[in-house]
Amino acid sequence: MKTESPLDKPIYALIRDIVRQIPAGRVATYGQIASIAGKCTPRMVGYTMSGLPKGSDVPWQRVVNAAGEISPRGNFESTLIQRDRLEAEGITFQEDGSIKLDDFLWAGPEWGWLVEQGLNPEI
DNA sequence: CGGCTGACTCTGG
DNA sequence: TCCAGAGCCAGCC
Repeated sequence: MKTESPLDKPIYALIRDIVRQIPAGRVATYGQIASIAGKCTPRMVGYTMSGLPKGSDVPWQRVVNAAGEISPRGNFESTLIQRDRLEAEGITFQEDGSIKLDDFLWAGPEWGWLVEQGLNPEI
């Protein structure tokens, strides 16, 4: 049989593929990515982001927490870089330092893409 | 094969 | 409205 199941490769690879679908000028939340991936937790997404190699082609800066804020982490510099990149893409921050998700939240990948990946489009 | 390590989210008081 | 606690999974030594 074919082996196109997303489970065929490491879950981290799948998560990275999904993040790559996020267009510039939009953001997605950890929970949203987890939901798209299927059986996956928001933490897993965060773990994946932390493990990305420097210079990765994955637009990790477009992934924020459920409050629309840049999640705190050990490397403060990367936090600043993240905000800088997002502003460069046209995303604006409110006074409290969060992003207005009503305006910038990604609608999710297209139905066809999900099917290609062997994911459940109903999400 | 056991243990360690990570960039989250939700619920209740 | 704010804070604390619980749930949770894969990779890599």
